[in-house]
Amino acid sequence: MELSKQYDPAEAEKKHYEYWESNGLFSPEINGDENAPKYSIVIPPPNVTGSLHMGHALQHTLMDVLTRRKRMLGFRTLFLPGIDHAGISTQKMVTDKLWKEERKTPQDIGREEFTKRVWEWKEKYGGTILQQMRREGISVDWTRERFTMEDSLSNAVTSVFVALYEEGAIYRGARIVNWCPNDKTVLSDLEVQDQPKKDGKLYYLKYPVKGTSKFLTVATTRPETMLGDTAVAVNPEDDRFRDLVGATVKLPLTGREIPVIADEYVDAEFGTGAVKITPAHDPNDYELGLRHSLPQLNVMNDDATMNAEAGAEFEGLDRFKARKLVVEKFEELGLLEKIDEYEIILPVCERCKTVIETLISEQWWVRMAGMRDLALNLKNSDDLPKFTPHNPHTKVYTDWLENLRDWTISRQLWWGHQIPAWYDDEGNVYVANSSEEASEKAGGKELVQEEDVLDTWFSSWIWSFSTLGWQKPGDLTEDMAAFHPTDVLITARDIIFLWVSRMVMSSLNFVDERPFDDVYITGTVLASDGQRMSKTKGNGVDPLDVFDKYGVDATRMTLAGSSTGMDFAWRDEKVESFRNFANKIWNATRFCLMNSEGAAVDVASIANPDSIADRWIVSRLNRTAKRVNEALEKYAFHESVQLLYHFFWDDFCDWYIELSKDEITGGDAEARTRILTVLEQSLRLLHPFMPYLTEELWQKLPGTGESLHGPAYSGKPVSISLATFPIGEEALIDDIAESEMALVIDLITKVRNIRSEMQIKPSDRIPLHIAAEGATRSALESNEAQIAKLARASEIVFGSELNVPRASAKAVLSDGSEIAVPLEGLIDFEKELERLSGQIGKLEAEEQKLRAQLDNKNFVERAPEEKVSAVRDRVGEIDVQLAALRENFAALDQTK
RNA sequence: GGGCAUAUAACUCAAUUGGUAGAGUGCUUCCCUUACAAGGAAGAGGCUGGAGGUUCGAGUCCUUCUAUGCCCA
Repeated sequence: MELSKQYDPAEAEKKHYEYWESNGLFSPEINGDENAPKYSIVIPPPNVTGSLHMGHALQHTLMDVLTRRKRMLGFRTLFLPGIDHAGISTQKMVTDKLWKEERKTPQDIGREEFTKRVWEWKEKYGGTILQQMRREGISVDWTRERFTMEDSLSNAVTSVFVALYEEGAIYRGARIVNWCPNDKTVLSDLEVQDQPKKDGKLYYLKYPVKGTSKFLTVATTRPETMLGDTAVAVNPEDDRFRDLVGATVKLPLTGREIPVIADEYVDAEFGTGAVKITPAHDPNDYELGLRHSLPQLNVMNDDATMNAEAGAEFEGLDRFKARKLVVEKFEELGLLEKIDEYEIILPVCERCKTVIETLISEQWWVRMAGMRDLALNLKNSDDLPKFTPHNPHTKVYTDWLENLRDWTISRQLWWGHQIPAWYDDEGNVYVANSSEEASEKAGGKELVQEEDVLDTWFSSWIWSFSTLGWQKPGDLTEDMAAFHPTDVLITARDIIFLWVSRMVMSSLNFVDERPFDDVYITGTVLASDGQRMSKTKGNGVDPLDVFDKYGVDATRMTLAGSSTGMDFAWRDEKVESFRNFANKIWNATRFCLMNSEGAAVDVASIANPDSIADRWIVSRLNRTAKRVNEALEKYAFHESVQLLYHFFWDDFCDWYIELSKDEITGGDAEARTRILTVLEQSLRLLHPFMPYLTEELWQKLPGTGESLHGPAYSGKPVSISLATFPIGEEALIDDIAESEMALVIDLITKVRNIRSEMQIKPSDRIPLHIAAEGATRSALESNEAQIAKLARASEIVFGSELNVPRASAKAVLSDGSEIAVPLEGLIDFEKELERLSGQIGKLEAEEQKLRAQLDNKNFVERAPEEKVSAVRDRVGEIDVQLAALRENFAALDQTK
């Protein structure tokens, strides 16, 4: 079988996903063992409107690595995919389309028709991200794909709403809220972002004090809201205004008279120390207004234009135009004291970036206190989901819970779960699971359903169990019983509050258990300039472009390999290095296949390795396997990637293939079998990270097939994803073989160093003398042929002592064994002296440091025995090497 | 304003419970050796942001300063 010289990822990616999916390899049912332990992850649902970004690719890769490993370990695994309906974004997208294509607004076509259009849109375009997820190669069970708006999940949403309402945790009320004038809906605090605006202004407005000729100057960043002022407040401790408290000011432009009040909330240092109070348009003023029973005067419409309350001159004006006009009027009246430059923080809509208006509005709320306490009570028990990295996320999470406020769940949209509340003509509310049930509750009265829908997060927060078939309190579906709580949630930092904490609360409340055992919070993938990726900056990297350019597997390795929990900057060079790695694996396999005649993968062939090189590679393989498993158990993705990379490239390719090349190409069937077997196990270890490449190659190896499947997967379609994951056998980890091989490697490297420094042509073979005793000698002797080949030696002479001409280049192995390359006629004395003195210098510097430690009585007395003896041993080693090197130096110096 | 994190080689990042710093990329030199030039071989390169402290010993722990980033208000 002949492979092409280079790996082409696109080819492998094309064929295998289809095979995996159509054969149901990723359904838990593929596992034939009834008693198998389970492993489950539900995917954080991407928006139906979304397309794959680097954050998804990162999270999905990590989840898939975990899932694939567990599947290979014989767990009954479920990695459940799905998407959410993304209320605002989707509605906006369809609204825009409607306008563009038909010049119609949603109101023009009505709610029912509009909703129909959204569903049509969803069917047509909503699958984009699902296809992109397939491209990622993630082993999700598509037969269990979920969507927050589908019937089962909608039922769950309704029943949760009803249950909360019935226990008094949901209420309706007018309060100050964040309002997006563009989307014309309320937003929760978490959907609002703070955006600094450097060129903001602070306006100083003079309000005449009634019955005097004095003025009270207030400072404000939002002059237009003065039309809704119902008081001016000062700090009670502020002497400047003490006599004005209780006075009345005449509010310019409106003629209204409003009181001057005292409240500790007022910061005497800010502005003039006097603050205008607009309870209907500012959250702080709202609270203050409640304390002082101030009227709430709403001066704006829901599109942020001024309403009739603002006065005839202003009615209908946009808030920013109104601001301009108010300032002009004040100026005309001589009431504008000054305008300062002032950096302000603008609250903007997370999605459309429109400046948020705070106003008073009637909305539905969830009272969080009860559920918050459920979640907080976990804090001191083992039931608290374990965060990785532990710090700072656990603290962020619990701190936030402690200060939790009520949640605005209604949204003024048509796309979403319509709130299951009905009104009769007297305004009485009936909350029920269906209109029939409501009607029954209302005694048959004519009812109208609440128009608002629920916040999308209201369906996401029950995602861990609604996706498993739960539809109402008490439900215990088979999937619930088998897979809930899920094992781990992997998500980004920015939705710890929006989603993670709410999931914990809802799960504790409705199914009496936490939603997941662990939470892994990924770092953020930054642009190569270290900044956050953003559309406006245009520094984003599209994972699909990266897939095209470097392959999915290389991208996955990059993401997993960068995942320490810290943020990291994206580097194309990094993917390139993993693309090269993929190519290396391809070519190593190519070599093995080119020389595979008469051989086939056979575990028995490496069960009792004989030669040092075989014992060594088997030990390295098993040690790597063990460490990779340990690393993944603690979510140390980066570490596992490093281990695999270096094992495969350094140990397997650079040394094992080279050491055994002659045997392999010479037709030694046993050697061929061994190398195939080591390769095959390596592919299995790599498979969770590089599923396409490993499947492609594994299928080609002679001797692979269903027989390598784990017992739970016997008789199932052949795939490396059902082969057992090596866990690393302790009995095959061989410290002696590893240290003996280290000597062989050390020797070859040192000879190569001599060759390189002496500028000996690669084609020139050189004689090599080795002075070694005991185990070292026998280790080196047993690898004589390999050493000769890799060091390009014409002959090797072993002895107890070196017996070579002075004109030789020499080196000392770490155990004091000496090697020499006689270079009669070739040697450049100056160069060799320089080389030797360089090595001597290095060793001397190291020894000096170590000696200083040993000279320190405190170190010798107080440090642990093994640390002290380690230093002593090392000094011993260095002494032996130094003695030899110095002797060589002196001899050579004389010769010269 | 409060909280958290980060600062290590030219760049991007690692470093188990404190034991004397590693990788990838880049760089230098050599090599198209029949798996791979997306490759092979050999190298150079770091008083771990500054200052103090604890310790026999600090990249790691403590204090403080500086810079950057994130979250909350």
